[in-house]
Amino acid sequence: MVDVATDTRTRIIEATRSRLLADGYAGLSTRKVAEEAGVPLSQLHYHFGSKGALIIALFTEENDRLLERQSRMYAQDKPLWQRYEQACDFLEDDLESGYVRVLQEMLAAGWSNPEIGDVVRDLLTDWYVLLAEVAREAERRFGSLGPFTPEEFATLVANAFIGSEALLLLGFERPVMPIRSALRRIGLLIREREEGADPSVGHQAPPRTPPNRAADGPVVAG
Amino acid sequence: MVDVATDTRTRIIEATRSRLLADGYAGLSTRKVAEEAGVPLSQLHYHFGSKGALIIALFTEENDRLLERQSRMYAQDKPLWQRYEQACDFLEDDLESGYVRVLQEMLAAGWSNPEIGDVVRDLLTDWYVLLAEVAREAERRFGSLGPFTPEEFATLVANAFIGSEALLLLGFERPVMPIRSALRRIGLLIREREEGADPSVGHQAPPRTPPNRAADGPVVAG
DNA sequence: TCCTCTCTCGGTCGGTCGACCGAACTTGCG
DNA sequence: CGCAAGTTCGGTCGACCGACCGAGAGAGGA
Repeated sequence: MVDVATDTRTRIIEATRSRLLADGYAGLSTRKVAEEAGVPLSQLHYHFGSKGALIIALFTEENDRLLERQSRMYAQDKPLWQRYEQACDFLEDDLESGYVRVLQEMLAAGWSNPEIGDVVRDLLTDWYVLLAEVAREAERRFGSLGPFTPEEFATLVANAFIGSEALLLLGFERPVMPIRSALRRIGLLIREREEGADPSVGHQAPPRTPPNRAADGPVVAG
Repeated sequence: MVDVATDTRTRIIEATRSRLLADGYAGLSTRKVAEEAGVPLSQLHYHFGSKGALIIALFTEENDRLLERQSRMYAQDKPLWQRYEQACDFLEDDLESGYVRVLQEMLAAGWSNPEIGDVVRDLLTDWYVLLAEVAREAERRFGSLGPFTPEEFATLVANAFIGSEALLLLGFERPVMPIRSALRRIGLLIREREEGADPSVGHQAPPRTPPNRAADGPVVAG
């Protein structure tokens, strides 16, 4: 395997990602990918065998990057609410980078394509296992999470993120539906628990404003 | 417009729905739809003009059915927690009927197709507006929803449902990720608030069991 | 040197796609 | 009856799809 200036295989993967962001999974074409990568069409099949294997290779690569960053983040020795806020910041980054779009396209493709479904299920399972462990740690450190088991709480937050991502990709505007601020508020909930503070006081807690007047940006972190 | 035994237009719509459930939006083909409907291919374009207009007609029909049932349900004079549980029951029905799949395919298609995106955004906005009103009523009747505005709480629950649906469609198995029981627990939270009961006592509250041993079915209602 | 393995290349296969056409059929009205 | 509008029909257009082919370039070892 010779490493050319920019490896052909890498260029194909990146072009696939680019076309996926532009046209979605439904509109993905091997010819457009080849054109964008600047390589002959036949190179796609030489390096990956098939269109399906190509897209799965892309998915796996995104997967690995996600897991690596994720475990690095949660290994930090910080208050839990700060780590949660960092997760919210990551969401903003990932929306901009196209990461979220790729994941959601994978997810949707998995409904019809069992092979893709298996890959995505593995990815999301790993993510859930990590979040559930964090939730268990939280319960150990500062008590019960209401009526929820740690696993249920982790599932709920994770799925709220998944759903929020899908809606943000659809272009829901800021004032209409307070998607971002709703997710950020969970961090506030965690912080109140963690610091044993009186919820009615709130540290630098933002005012609760109705969504038609509220800015739907980050409400806690800058 | 003559009404034949089964109207051609209706048969095409139903066939479109059927093929969408089988192949997903990415794999939807007008020829397969025509074959399933038992009509010539040209009928699709005569009645709907284009593939895009056909799929949007289907989406709109599902939309109308959803809104009708939704408003009927929330108009009931029942405790809020009972109405929430009914919403959870609807989720089970809609998963089985293919409703959820159609909605989620619409959602995903909207990421790439602006016209579809507009339709889906309108649908989901109506849904959110209704839920937000319910949340405002809840806050009026039994006080603050933690750090959340009613609109944020509604958004959070709605998005948790959207995300949960996507994952359930992907085939997440019951014991691995307690998706259903996590959603059901929210009803418990509402009930405790609504009845002013001590959370630690709980009415017929199910035991909190770790997810590897818990059945992930309905945890409150049968 | 020559042989082999890896990789690149242009070209083309059979098939499917959405869209469109003109002719024929049905229905209702005068 | 004759006419017109609404509907159904088989057939076909050009474009695009994923997959595959054999030739050949280039590097590295024997």
